[in-house]
Amino acid sequence: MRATTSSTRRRGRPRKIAGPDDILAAALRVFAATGYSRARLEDVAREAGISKAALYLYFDGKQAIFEALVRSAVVPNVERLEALVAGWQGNSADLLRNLIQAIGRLVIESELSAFPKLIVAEAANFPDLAQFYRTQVIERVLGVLASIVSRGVASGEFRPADPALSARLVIAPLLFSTLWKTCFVRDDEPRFDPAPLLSLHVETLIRGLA
Amino acid sequence: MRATTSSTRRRGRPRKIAGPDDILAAALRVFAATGYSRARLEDVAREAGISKAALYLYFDGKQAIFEALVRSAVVPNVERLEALVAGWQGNSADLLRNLIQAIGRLVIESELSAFPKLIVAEAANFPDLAQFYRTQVIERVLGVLASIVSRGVASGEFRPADPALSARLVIAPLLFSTLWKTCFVRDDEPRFDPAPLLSLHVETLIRGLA
Amino acid sequence: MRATTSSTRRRGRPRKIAGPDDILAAALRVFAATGYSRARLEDVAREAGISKAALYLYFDGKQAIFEALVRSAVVPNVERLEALVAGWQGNSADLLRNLIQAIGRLVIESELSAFPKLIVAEAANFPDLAQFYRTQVIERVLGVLASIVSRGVASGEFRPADPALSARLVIAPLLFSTLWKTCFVRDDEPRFDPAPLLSLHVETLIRGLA
Amino acid sequence: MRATTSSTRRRGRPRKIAGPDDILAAALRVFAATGYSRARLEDVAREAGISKAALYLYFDGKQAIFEALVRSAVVPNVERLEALVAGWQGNSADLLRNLIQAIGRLVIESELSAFPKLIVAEAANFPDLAQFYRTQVIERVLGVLASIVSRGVASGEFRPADPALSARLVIAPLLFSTLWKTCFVRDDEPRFDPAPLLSLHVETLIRGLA
DNA sequence: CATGAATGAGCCTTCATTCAT
DNA sequence: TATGAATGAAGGCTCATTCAT
Repeated sequence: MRATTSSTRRRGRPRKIAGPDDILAAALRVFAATGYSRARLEDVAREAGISKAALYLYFDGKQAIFEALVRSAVVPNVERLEALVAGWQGNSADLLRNLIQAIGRLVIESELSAFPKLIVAEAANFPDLAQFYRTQVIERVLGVLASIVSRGVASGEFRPADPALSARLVIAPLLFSTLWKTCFVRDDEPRFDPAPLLSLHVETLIRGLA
Repeated sequence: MRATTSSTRRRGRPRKIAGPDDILAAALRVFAATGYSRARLEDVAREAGISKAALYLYFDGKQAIFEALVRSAVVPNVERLEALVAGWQGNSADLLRNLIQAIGRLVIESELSAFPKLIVAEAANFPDLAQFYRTQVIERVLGVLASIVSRGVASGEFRPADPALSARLVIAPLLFSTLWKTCFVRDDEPRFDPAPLLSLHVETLIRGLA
Repeated sequence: MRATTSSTRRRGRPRKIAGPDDILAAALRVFAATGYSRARLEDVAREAGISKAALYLYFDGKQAIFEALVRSAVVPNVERLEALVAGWQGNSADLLRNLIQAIGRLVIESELSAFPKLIVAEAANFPDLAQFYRTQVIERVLGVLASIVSRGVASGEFRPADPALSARLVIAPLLFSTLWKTCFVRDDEPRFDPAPLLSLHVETLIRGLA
Repeated sequence: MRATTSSTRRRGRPRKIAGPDDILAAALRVFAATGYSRARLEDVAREAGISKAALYLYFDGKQAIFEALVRSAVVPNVERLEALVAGWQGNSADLLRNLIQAIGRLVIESELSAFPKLIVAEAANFPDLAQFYRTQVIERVLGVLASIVSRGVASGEFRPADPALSARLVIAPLLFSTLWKTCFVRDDEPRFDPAPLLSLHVETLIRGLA
């Protein structure tokens, strides 16, 4: 891999020409639209406003672009979630409510909603990437959630329950929602609103854990 | 589409040559391994023990094979679930326990576990198929689950809750488990066992709904 | 080549099953419709009411069918033309008029109108067949026509002119007409009527030769 | 269709690499040799000195190459004929003599002699192209010829005769000659010389029309 | 005689990747 | 740094031909 996301060469001037970040942004759009295999580098290039060959100035190829995309776009958000939890003062149930909303905004409503679909689709073809995503994204998020459950159990808010497993119960409906939105909602349908489902989820879960 | 799954011409003799069913079985294996796009028809043919050209005796092409696979392999199991619910005598909580176990066996432990990944991966490329899967599989399963919730609410077992949304909460951890198993579990890891998660899920859910 | 046109096995019973003649008739229709290369043996078989494999009971393959078709369908008509001329009693101009009409009926209005197009299209791929057609069809017809011109010159009806070349002038408009009909007349146009052109042709020609 | 024949980007330097024009020239040779269906794009590419894939930089596929070939190579010559007639000063008979010679050079002796065979062969498979050829080539040439006949009739050189039909009589021997040359003349024969036939044709025709 | 089933060879087309400029 | 041009490799699909029954 030749490039990191942090573009190395801005000199204060307003950027005109496309750098690695623009390429990754373009790649996200194109990959999200058709999946990795059917995505054509030509489209990524056009979307980024550069030539196909120029992609190779920044990345080693299609696969490298995909990997860089995943590595760069997701981890910062995980860190943000970890920070949110680390700084939390209130009770565990409220934290859980907050976190589920936060993850929901990220994974269902933002541009990042394309990732779960993409990762799932290409996991078999990119084992390394899948493991990266598992350890750096999924397991870290699960870890955060498990810590909340642990805290709630310790404080007596929740009944004793395996925190690792409970964490999985927390994110499952979020995964469901994002895949539902990115795979099954037709264009002619009213915009998918995950809020009611997430509300019911968090309340049922808190009640179930209580 | 040229072929239905039920081959019409067996005469009691043990079939040696590969028919549509064998092709679909082979296709399931190959598609599950690499995804639709990277799957090569040549591999499907070899796996089925026939020539590439012979595939075209039964199906109109790669896409048709994929569609036939989805259409033929999943719906019967949906019907089995519907039948299970229709004939149920006991209380709703037990039915829910049973159903979750049944779906788990199907979608996590059987060969069918490849489908969620495949469908998710190819939804954008096969909108019709995605809609077929949504209406004929997902929504029917959700409908079954919603009816159970409704029944439980009516009988006083469960507190009032939107059945349609609740149904989504029921399957979400099942979806999570399948995708976890098919995408992220490494070969060198101990065999993935969904049972603990599903146990916790069903008990927490029932408690949350109570 | 394994079969001749004359079917060998009729025993007086009304024929039900398709023999070589039926195959050639079917082949003529199919070849005429799409040309040799795009014609599929499967269509020939269906058109003949037999299986694809059965074609090989009578012919050695696609090429052989095409060759048999050409060899069988055209030569008899050449012989008929030769007979017409051999038995002619009247003057040369009338004979020419008659012959042009006769050839016109054959080559423009009958099923045989497909041949010129087919032969022209495939001449490069079937050099032997092209030579066969040249010597057994074209040159024999040219010979007949040349003999008429010779006779007319000898009798003083026509001015001295190279009979071989003149013969080519005689058939050229017939070739034009058949190709026009089989290649350029659209289906939505009124049926192509070659009569006016042929009338003008023969009168102009006779006047030109006089 | 993606390319026009007139390449837009020469900068005075001697062109080394093959452009659309070279491809069409190569395609003409290959198609002329084996006909459209049997022609392999690989041969066209090799003949043009480029790779198979490079063909797709300029054309959308085999069919597009064929269509571009027909559209680009023939029409300009039709326009040249029309100009010849428009500027003619002498009598109609001489014009006719000149025009037949000109068409003969084009259609029998130049590289274009392959077109009639090709068009005839593929008319059924390319109805649009056949109609294009009919309206843009054949009918325009026939129109030119008909105008000459009309002029001759008006001036009293020719007896009254349907100009449209007469025009067909004019080109018929030219068509015959081309097809004879491209389909039936063997390589081991002396070079086909159309001159005697065309001489006889034009003199006989003029005499017949007089 | 007849066929359903099967196949091998061939070709068009796509696209990630390279390279001279 | 940037690109237009070019390509090699790969895969889906077709169809004439064969063969066991």
